[in-house]
Amino acid sequence: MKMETLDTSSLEMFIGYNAKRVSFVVMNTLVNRLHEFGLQGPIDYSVLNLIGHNAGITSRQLCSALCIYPPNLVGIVRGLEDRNLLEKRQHPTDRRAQGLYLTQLGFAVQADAEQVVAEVDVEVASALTASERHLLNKLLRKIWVSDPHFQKAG
Amino acid sequence: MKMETLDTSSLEMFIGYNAKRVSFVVMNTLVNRLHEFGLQGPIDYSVLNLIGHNAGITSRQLCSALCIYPPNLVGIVRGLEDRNLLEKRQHPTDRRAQGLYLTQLGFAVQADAEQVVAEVDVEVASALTASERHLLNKLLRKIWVSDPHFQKAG
DNA sequence: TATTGTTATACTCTATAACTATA
DNA sequence: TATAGTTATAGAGTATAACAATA
Repeated sequence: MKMETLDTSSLEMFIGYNAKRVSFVVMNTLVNRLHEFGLQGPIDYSVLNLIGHNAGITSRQLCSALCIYPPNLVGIVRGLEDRNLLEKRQHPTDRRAQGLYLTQLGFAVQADAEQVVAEVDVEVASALTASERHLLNKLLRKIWVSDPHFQKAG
Repeated sequence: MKMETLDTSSLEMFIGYNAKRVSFVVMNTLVNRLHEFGLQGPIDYSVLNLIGHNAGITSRQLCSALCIYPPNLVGIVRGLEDRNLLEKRQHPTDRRAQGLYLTQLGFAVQADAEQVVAEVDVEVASALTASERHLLNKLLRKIWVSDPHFQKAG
């Protein structure tokens, strides 16, 4: 097995490269671990999470918050609805929109999945102390919050 | 425009969510900025970078270092070869493999692109001080280096 | 005139199986 | 028997245009 050391130093100095690799590791792990809940992956979970914490949220708001295009959310919401994890109700003021709500089953799955997601987060970052993890989150958040494209997500 | 504040706090506490969003911002920015060099995106650049710093590297080594499957690298390498940025040469010891080398043009493009990539990195993280950026890179790197799946990449 | 949710569709990215030539 | 590079292809993710209903 060829094991010559490569020089990757001029990639590892970039936040983009390092963030992408961390994202890759976490997302792959989550896809595996969320499977037991019938969730396809991190996006399914994020949708459940946001609806759970924001009862009556609309599809459009989910799209803004998760940086995905409306047509791509349709199938995700339909899948969760088919599995009886969420339901659509009439929006109180806007008849175009629909409020999204978790079902009882949806709340249960969300709570269980949240445990696993939290576990994975600690597990994947096991090389870091708790305070390092918090610091890391603070630094990362500073970056995407300051992004000029992020002004619409409410 | 509906601008009610959403509760996203229980997503923002996760490294996966924050790393994904930062990755999203940086990658999108890079796609735009690398276009002027005829590079399709960050992967094209990473390939140029690694070949530039590791003359004679093989496709297989690139795949390990960048976490991509061999079939998906074929088109990328061919594209860069067609644009006269790299060339394949006979491997010194293994007749199955091919060593990859930058052309003179490849070196020039790599150097110019590296400037832009470095600029984007600072630009995107403008909310952070230089020492915060270094710390962020250190913390992120600690995570993906400790990933059990990362043992093969040389 | 603009926005919500939707369909249809194209495009890209990612992943698997299988082949050849070498080791 | 295993590996490097490749082809073909399947599958998942991402993006755009256009429409009906409503604001």
